[in-house]
Amino acid sequence: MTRADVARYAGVSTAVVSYVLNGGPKNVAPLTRERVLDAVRVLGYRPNAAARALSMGSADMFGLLVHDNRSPFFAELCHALDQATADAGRSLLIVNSDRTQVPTADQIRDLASRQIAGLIIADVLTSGEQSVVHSLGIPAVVMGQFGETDDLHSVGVDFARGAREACEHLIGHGYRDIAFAGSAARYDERERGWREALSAARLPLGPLLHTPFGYQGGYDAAVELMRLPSLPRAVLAASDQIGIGMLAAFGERGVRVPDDIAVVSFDGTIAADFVWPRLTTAVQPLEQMAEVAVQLLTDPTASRHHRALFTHLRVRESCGCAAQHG
Amino acid sequence: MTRADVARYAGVSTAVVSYVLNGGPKNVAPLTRERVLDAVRVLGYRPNAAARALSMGSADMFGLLVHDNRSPFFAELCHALDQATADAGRSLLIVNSDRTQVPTADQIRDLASRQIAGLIIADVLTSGEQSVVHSLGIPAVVMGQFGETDDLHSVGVDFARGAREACEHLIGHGYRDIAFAGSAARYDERERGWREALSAARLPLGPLLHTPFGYQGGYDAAVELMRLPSLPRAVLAASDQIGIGMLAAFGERGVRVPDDIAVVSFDGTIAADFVWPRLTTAVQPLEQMAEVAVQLLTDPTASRHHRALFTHLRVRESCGCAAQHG
DNA sequence: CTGAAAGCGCTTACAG
DNA sequence: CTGAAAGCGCTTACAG
Repeated sequence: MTRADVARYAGVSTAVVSYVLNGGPKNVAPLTRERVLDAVRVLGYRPNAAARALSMGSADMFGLLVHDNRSPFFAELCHALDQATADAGRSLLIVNSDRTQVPTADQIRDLASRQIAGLIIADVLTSGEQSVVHSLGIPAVVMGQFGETDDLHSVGVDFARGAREACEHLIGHGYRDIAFAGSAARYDERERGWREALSAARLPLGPLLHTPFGYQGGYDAAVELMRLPSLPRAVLAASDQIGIGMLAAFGERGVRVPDDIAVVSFDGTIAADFVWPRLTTAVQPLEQMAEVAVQLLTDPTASRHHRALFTHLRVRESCGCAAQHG
Repeated sequence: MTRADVARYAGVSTAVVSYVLNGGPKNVAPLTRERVLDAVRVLGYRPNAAARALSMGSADMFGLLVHDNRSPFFAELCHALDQATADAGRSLLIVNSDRTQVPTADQIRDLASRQIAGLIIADVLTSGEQSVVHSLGIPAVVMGQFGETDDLHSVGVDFARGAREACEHLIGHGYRDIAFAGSAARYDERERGWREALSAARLPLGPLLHTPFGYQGGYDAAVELMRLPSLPRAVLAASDQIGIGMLAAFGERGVRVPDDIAVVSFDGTIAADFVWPRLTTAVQPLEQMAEVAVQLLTDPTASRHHRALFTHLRVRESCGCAAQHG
């Protein structure tokens, strides 16, 4: 049941049991090691993580602060992070920050009091909350944001480039009136990519819609678009959820996609493949992002610059490309 | 920084600090309590959860074993559980069981070694895995299954009743050829509800499709349906994901919903409201289920019977009812 | 290569 | 009502 039992069974001290179980900090004679391992097996011993955490001053857990784990992109991010942390022998303490009654700073402090070894932030933090993270001295990595965050680690995607590619694809279809639907919360790099692609093609800016992320935001944005004197020929949505919400609104009013208006979105979530028409979307490499995040948290020597990975455009039917099954 | 610091600052022993912070097991004089609380405030003290867990033999965390947190229903369940556990002053350790390399039994043991105070199982366990849970002696509650599980707590929904209501609604539309698409993994109570509703209405059983849960399963089932000599007039899907996958397949082949075939599904996830046509669906009361689960885990005297809550049918357009905005 | 022992920061019987 | 002290199960300098 405890390390002492294993030690007794193997006829060694508890220190030796620790040495073999942790692979250090001291060497153990091969035969002794075998005896210990046998004892562990026979007794079905599992170390008490709380004791270890107390002794080490840090638990084998990462905290994940996410605004709302239900939105598909973040649900997939949680999943990828769960895999990556488990691969690193750690657990994930997930906390949603969308409860209005509880200040996020308190949630961060609570996580810290649980001795997490690192904090993954899939959310946007106020500067006050960021300084809490700093003051607590927890290694932290920000995921999915647009660039450097203070001097925390960060990993994301080249949003501008991804959006540019998506927009160029739309331009390649011959569309000239291309709208953008994204969030106004902060300056959106995707919006910049859209602008760049259009101006590079000497095309005028299409309608610009600022709307919340999420299905409803997309729905509302599409309604907005349909109120315009003339419907743009295509729209770039800043997230799959916005894209799906738009599809719903268009479907409801009998506007055909991609015939009346083409749609391309961003994220590459699973759901984008199971709407009709299927969404062409800029896929974020989630597994890779998760691995980088965990590795940054694990490696104390990692330098603190922003890591931007590349999206790749997954072409399906919503942009007007011919149906491709699968 | 530690309890000793607080004690020194307040001029009391560490025991007293514990008494006031934990509200027991001993009383503390009002003035002393105030001094301690002040010290805590001034010093910004937060108890070390690892030390507490070691001392108490149990951490203030619940483990959540879920097959795949990405599927919308389970994503929403995770979210509800996060709220409910946080309300109870606890944290949630989420573990996905869908990694083929790692035996679920090991994941359960790992959770146990982290001293979780209880285990929430949103997954189907083999009997071997169940006996692991038993042998570890962790309080556990099974969520979303069809009935009693061994002698663990369980909370779910009256699936048969929910499906019956959904099917009756379809019958109320005058449809007589009603299919069912659900999983064959185990006997599905929803399938039973479908059978019951049809036989109560003296209607013949429509096509019965066994398909995996998830979008792809729905897509495949719909393709299957369209291969039949004649398309059934309506279909009851065992989950929103199946329903959405069917919508995609129907949309792709130009089959109109609800005109050619009506669809009703199960779960009441957010996405069901943002497809076109919007899905009529039997909504599971997730928040309530989560609260019950946490309460069962928190109350050692709770009796071990299955709690079945009721779904309610959310009527939208996919069944053929007139469009109702919002 | 191995062991005796201190220490991590809590909780809680046991005295007073 | 308050305090001194043992104990929870680990880790790891320190001796040998």
